Amino acid sequence: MPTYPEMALDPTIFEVDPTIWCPNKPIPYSFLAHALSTLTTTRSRIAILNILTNTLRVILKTHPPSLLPSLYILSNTLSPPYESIELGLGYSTVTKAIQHVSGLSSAALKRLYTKTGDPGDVAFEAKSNVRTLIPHPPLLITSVYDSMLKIALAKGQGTAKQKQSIVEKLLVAAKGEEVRFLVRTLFQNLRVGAVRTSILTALARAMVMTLPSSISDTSAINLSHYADEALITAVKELNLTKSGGKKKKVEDAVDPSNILSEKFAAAEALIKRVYVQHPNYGHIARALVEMGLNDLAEHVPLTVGIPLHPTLGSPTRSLDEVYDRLENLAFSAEFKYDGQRAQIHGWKDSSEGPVSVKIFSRHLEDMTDKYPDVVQLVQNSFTADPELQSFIIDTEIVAIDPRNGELRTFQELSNRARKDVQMTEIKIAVCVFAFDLLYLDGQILLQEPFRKRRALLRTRLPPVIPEWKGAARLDHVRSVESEAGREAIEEFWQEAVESRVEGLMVKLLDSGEVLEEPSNKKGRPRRKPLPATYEPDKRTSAWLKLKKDYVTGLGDSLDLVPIGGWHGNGRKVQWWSPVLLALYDPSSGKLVAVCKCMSGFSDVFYKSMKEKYAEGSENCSYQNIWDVETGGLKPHVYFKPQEVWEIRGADVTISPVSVAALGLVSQSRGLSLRFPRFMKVREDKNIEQASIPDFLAGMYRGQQGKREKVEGVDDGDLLDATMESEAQESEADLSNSD
DNA sequence: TTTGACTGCCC
DNA sequence: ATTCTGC
DNA sequence: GCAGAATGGGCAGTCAAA
Repeated sequence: MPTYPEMALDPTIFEVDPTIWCPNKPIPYSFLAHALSTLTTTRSRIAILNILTNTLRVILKTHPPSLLPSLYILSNTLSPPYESIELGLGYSTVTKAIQHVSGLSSAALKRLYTKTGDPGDVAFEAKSNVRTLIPHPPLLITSVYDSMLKIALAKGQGTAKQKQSIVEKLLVAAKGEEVRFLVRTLFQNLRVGAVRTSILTALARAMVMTLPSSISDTSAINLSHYADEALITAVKELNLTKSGGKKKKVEDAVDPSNILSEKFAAAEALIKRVYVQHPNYGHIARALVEMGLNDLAEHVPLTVGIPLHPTLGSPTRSLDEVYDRLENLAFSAEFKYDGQRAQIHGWKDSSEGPVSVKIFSRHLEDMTDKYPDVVQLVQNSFTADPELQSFIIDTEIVAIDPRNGELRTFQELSNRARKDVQMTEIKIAVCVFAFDLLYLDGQILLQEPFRKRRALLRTRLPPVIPEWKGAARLDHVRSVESEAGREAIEEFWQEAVESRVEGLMVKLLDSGEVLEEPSNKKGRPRRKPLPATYEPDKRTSAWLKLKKDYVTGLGDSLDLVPIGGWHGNGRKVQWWSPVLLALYDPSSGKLVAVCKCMSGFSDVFYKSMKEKYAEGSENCSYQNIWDVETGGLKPHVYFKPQEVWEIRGADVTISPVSVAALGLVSQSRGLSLRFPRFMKVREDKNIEQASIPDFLAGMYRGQQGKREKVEGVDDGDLLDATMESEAQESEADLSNSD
C-alpha cells in the first residue's frame, strides 16, 4: 500500500504527486478510505473541504476515469436519483457477511455494535483480529463501485446469498480502514461530515486548481476559470507565512488569495447550479473531464425529462411571524395539501409526436409507474391544447373521494400500488394540485417571478375534471393573496386549520427586499434582497410553510411516559435513542406503548436521561419487569415508569405495530403518532395522569371528523356506483374493524 | 401458497 | 418528515 | 444560517422461510 500524503492541508500547499501511482493506473480504494478516514478526524468545515478538494485533485490528475465512481462512493449513491438502482441489502445481509468473514459470534457482534454504534466500526474491529493467509490484489475505486452495481442489479430467487457472497469477497479483500468505509458504504451511511453540498464545493475547487489530465489540448480551454501556477504559488506563500507574522495589507483586487477565493466561489456557484438543475454526476463528470469548466451549464443544461431539485419552504410558527418576515411585500397564501410532492414533466418531441410524461418525487425518484392516471391526464392536456409543446410543473398529488373530490388522507394515498400500475387497477383516485410552472414550451421560467409563473400556469394548464370519476383530476391549489387584507388571510388560515390540509404555504409574489435578521447586535439593520424566483434545492425565505402542527396549542399534544429505549447510533451512541413512550390505561392500570421518539431532545437532556435510567441501575432493566404493554415494539431496555413528558405529533395514525387504544378505533390495530417529538417534561404530572387510550382515540376521531370539502372544484354530478363502493370499502379498512 | 423479515422511500 | 449541534 | 446527522410512522415490494 502506498504511503498517502496528509490530506487536510490547504489545497495551495498540498502537492499533487502525479507519480503516486503509475500514470493512468486505476486508483486503489485504499486512497479513498484514507481520505474518508481523515475526514472523520475533524468537524471543521474548512478541513473537510480541504480533504475532499485534495482527494478529487489527485483523482483528476492521476486517473480521471475514477472520478465518477469516486463521486458516487463519496455521495453514497450508485446512480442519479431518478434511475432507481438500489443495493437492496442492509443490516441483516451485511451482518451475516461480517460474521462469516470475521468468525465472530452474532452475540459478539451485537456487543461491538452497542459499543461503537456504527456497523463500519463493528466490521473494522471484528476483522482486526483476522489474519488473512492469501494476499489479495488491492481493491480499486472502480472495482468497488462495480461490485456495488452487481449487488444492486441482482434480482430474483437466490439473490440474498449472491449479494452476501459479493459482500464477503469485498470484505475479505479489504484491509484496515477499507473495511470500515466499505461497510459504511454498504449501509449507505458514510457519516464523515460531507454529503452532496460539500462534494460539489470540493469538486469545484479541485477543478479550479487542477486541469484534468484527460484534457490534453488546452488551447481550446478558457483558462480564466482556473488558477495558474503563479497564482497558486503566490497564495501558497501567503498561507505559509500567515501563521508566523502579520499579513501584509494588500489591495483586495490584487490580493492573490482574494483572486483565488473568487475563482473558487464562481466555480462552486456554477457546479452547484448545474447539479441542482441536472442532478447527474455522470453527465457532469464527463463534461468536466472532457471540457473542464468551460460552458458547463450549456453542456449539462436543465432538461425536460430530467428532474431538478425542488424549492423547499422554511418552517414558520405563526401568522405574525409570516408578516414579520415578509413585511409588507405581496404574497400568496396557499393551502398546503397532505399528499405527495410531484414534479411532472410533459413534452412532445415534434408537434405531431407522442407525448412523453415523467413524474418525479421530492427526492427525484421516478414514480411515473405509480401514476398512470396522471400520465393520462397530462396527455389529455396536450390534446386539449395543440400549442402546448413542453412543461414542468410543481404539484402535490392528493388522494380524493372520486365521487365529489373531497380530500382524503395521506395514509390513503400511501395505499396506492407503486409498480406496474394498470389504469384498470387503480383503487385510490387522485387530484393533482399544481402550484408552480418551471418550464414551458422550451423556456426555462426559474428566473421569472412567482406571480408570472403562476399566471402562466393558470392560463396554460387549466383545471380538468374528466368524465370518468376514477380518473385523475387537475386543479390549482386554493389560495388567497395578501392584497385581500390581513383579515382575509386570517380567515383562510382558520379554514386551513379546520380542514384536511396541513396548513398554508406562503409565497412571495414579486422579488423584493426585507430587513436582514439582526444576527450580531452591533451591525445596523440592512435590507437584503428576497427573490421570488424558483430556487432549486433552497429552503428559501420566500416560501414559508405554516403548518398547524407547528403552532402552539393547535397540534396534537400528548402526555406520555417513557418506558424503554434503544442503544443509539453514531453521535448518539452513548445515549438512549430512540425512547419508547406509553399511555396510561386506567382500566388495567398498565402502560401501553404508543410510539418511539428521538426528536426534540437536547444533548444535555440525553445525558441526564442516561444517568437517570443508567444501565444496571434500579431504573433500567433488560426484562419487562414493570409489566408494560409494548405490542410489536421491543426496546433494548425497559425504564422504571416514573415521569411524564409532553409529546407533540402532527396526526394520529392507525398502526400495524402499536397496541395503544386497541379496540377503540379498530379491533386489530392500535394508534400511533405521526412526527412525534419531545416538547418538555411535565413536572406537574405523575404517571396516572398521563394521557389515556380514550383521549388518543378521541384525537383520531377528531381528525376523521374534518371532512369539509376544501378544494376548489365544484362538482355536483351523480355518483359512480363502482367507485363509491370501493371508496367505502377502503374507508372501512382504515377506520373500522378488520 | 402464505407469512414474515427486510428494504426503500413517502411524509 | 423534525430537531439539534458545530462551524 | 448552513450543513450534517440521527432518527419518527407506515406503506408497497421483494425474497426467503414456513
